[in-house]
Amino acid sequence: MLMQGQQAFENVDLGAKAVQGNSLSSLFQMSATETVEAGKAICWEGDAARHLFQITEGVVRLHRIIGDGRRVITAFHFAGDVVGSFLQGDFLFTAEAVTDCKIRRLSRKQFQEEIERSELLRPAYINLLCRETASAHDQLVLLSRKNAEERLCTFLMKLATRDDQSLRQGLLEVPMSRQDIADYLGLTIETVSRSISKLAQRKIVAPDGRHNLRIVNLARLAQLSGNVDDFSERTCHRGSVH
Amino acid sequence: MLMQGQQAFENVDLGAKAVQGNSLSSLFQMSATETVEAGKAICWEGDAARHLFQITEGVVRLHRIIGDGRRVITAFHFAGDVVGSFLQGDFLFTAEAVTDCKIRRLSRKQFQEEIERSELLRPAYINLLCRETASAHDQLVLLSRKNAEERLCTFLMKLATRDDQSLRQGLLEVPMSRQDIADYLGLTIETVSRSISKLAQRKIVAPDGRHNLRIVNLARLAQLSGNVDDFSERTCHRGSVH
DNA sequence: CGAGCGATTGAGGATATTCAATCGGAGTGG
DNA sequence: CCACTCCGATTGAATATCCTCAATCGCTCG
Repeated sequence: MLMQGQQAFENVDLGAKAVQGNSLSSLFQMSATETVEAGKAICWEGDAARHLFQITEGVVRLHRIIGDGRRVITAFHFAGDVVGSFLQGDFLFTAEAVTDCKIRRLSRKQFQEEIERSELLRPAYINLLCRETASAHDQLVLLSRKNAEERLCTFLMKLATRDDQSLRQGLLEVPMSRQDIADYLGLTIETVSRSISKLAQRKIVAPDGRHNLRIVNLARLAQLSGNVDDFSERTCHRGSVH
Repeated sequence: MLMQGQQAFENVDLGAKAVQGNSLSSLFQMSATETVEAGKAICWEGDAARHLFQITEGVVRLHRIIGDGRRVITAFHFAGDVVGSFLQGDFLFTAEAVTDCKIRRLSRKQFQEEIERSELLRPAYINLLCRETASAHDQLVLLSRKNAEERLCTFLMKLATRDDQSLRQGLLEVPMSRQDIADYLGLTIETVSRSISKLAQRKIVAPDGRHNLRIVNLARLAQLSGNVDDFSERTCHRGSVH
């Protein structure tokens, strides 16, 4: 119903990704692979958006700074994702590598020409834009009406149900820092930390270093995310396209 | 820079709207006009999204219900706006008339065919999708990091700078209820009410009935919105396209 | 082994929520 | 025309959640 969580973090819907993501990927194949060290920026908010990027390896965060320096992370992106698809003039965010990354670059001009030319790429692109918007709306719901625990559980569920590799035998990799998570969820670092601790006390997750979490009770985590029937059947036997 | 507020409420950027909005409008010209009474629904979250709508007259709210009945309004739409552009399968929101409305309906199938056919409509559509995503991101920033006053001021500024008619001689029409505003801003009705009262005390606005506000000090309102340089030059002499 | 830094934990405080009472305009009936 | 009712909006008091400030922990890396 809600489709929440189905596209984790902006556009990671494997069902669709397998089709569209890959077809858009073909555009970037020709480009050279660049290496971006963890913490380094890929582009800056306010600059002319002359390029799009595809992430080949690693994790990227998009953020905006408001007024006095408050930071908002609007999205995380993972291997396979295209960054900047919805830009028209300037970059509306700063993109930074969370982990060491490999990326490919494509000029927006060329991207648009190719999209306009190919009857195959066009629907893939439109599909991507639609999923980005839908995901942004999911995040609106989270920020608007969920409490700290629900936010964190939603976040962890999305990470855990990305069918990359990320969840091997219940062990979830969380590459981003607590501060990143906080700025993504509209909380403070302390509240994130406390929420994780409480989940650990209740034996729903078990932290293992800063960047790993053992998901002990996935079903409970899904319940606590406040996403009703999402993360239930839907995400368990996915692959089916609606 | 930030482009926040430039497209008020999802896609109301008159600069672009004059161009793209109108060209997409042509698609709906053939459809019969339907009348929707204030408060009535136009479509329901979860239903198959077989149609798109264009609003000819009136104001529409889009909302989602989460879990126990918390409501989130993800967008308001006004005359000229297209509703449902980014849907792929089911409706991700319930759309309801805030005021008495006139709408036109178009099947998604036909919409997609026309878009695919016309080299003029396609960029207009893509442009719309991009602006919807950008607007959603503005709203993410608001919900993530702004306090009650900043949220309200941002909302009022967006209303006031829609170059519809809405602001005649400093008198701003606010067609939606306090509850609608609260659910859009991620606040409670009481907090919205109190925030308005405080702005009134400080002589920044002057309420005139439930649905009208005299904007006494627009510049101050802009400052308080927390959108830095937005709503400044940008929104004052708009019409220029970047 | 020590330094540094991210993360955790605790105490106190601020902002927004909740609960409750009152206000006041719009619509209705006498 | 006025009183009455209804319902959305306003206002107040108490509470809760999250934030801020501060101390400590404990990896990670030199």
